[in-house]
Amino acid sequence: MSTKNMSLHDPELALLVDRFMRRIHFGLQSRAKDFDRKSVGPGGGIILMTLADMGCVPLNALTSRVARDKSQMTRTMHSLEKKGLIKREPSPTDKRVNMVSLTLEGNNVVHELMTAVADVIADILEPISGEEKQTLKSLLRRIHT
Amino acid sequence: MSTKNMSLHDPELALLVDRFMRRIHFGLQSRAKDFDRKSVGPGGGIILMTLADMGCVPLNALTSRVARDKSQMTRTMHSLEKKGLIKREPSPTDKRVNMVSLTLEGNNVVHELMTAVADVIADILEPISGEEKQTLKSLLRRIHT
DNA sequence: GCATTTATGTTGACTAAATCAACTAATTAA
DNA sequence: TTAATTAGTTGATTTAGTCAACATAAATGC
Repeated sequence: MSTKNMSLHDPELALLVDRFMRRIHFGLQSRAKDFDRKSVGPGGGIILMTLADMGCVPLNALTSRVARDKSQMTRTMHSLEKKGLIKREPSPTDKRVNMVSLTLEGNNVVHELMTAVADVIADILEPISGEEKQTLKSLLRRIHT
Repeated sequence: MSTKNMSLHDPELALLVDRFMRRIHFGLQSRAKDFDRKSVGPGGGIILMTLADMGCVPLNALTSRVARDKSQMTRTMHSLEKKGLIKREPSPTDKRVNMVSLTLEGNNVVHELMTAVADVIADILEPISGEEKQTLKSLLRRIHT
C-alpha cells in the first residue's frame, strides 16, 4: 500500500528477474554432467553457495536468508548432510538451534558449482559491459539490506 | 568457458537474483487474499503477466520466453484456460501452432496481479533511489536481448 | 511427388519442491 | 511459574519440473 512509489510499470522487473534466474537454471542444467550436479540436487546448490557466503550460522538464519519454508529447509539439510556436504552441530548457548556449515567436501562441491555458475552468468551477461555488471551487482546487494 | 569475463565472484549474482525473486514470492503470498491469487495458481502469475506483455503469440514463443518445459506449459495453459483466463486458437497459417492470448477476464486478473506485484516490488526496492530503479530495469532489459 | 527430418504440442510416469498444519522442546516474557 | 515465542521436525498434500514417447503438421532434400 505504499504511496512512496508510483512508477506504473514495475511488475516488469519481476518478469525480468524471473527470466534471469531461469536462464541460469537452464544453463546449469546443460552443464550438469560437467560438475555432477546430481550430488547436490536441483535445489541444494543455492543453499550451499549461500552457506559458503555465510560461514557457520544457525539454521534459521540461513532459512530466512534464502527465503524458504523452514520445514523444507529441514529436509534439504537432511539430504545435504547425508551426502556429507554440510554438518550440523547444536549451539552450545541455545539448545534449540543447530549451527550449520559446509564440510570440506561441501566446500569442494561449492567451488565446482561456483565455477559453473560464474560461467553461465558470464554468458548471460554478455550483452552488458563489465562496468555495468558491477553496477548491477552493487544495486542488488544494496536492495537486500 | 568464456574467457571474456574473469570477474571472480559472479556466482553472487545468482544468489542475489534468487533472493530477489523469493522476496517477491513471499510478499505476494502475504497479500494473496487481497487479490485472490488462488484463481491464478502459484505458477500462473508470471505467465499471465508475460502474456499481457506479449499479446497474442504462439505457445512456443511464450514457452521459450518464460523458459519452462513445453510439457509443463501445456498443463499450465490447460489450467488457465479452464479458469477462463486465457484462450487458445489454432493458427490459420500453421496448423501445428496454438495462438494464446488473455481473455477479458484474464486481463482483469493480470491487472490486479500487476498492482500487487508493483506494490511488493516497491517495498523491496525501497533502499535504492528512483533513478537507480530505472538503471536496474534497463540493465536487465538489455541483458535479455 | 515422396521420403526424411524437424518443429509444435500433448500425454504419462516420475521426481523434486512448496505449502500448511500439528507437534516437541527450549527459551523468554509477564 | 504460567504463558507466549522461537527453533526445528514430521506428515500430508499440492504444485512444479523433468524426461521420454507420441501424434501431427511443416519444411527439406532428393
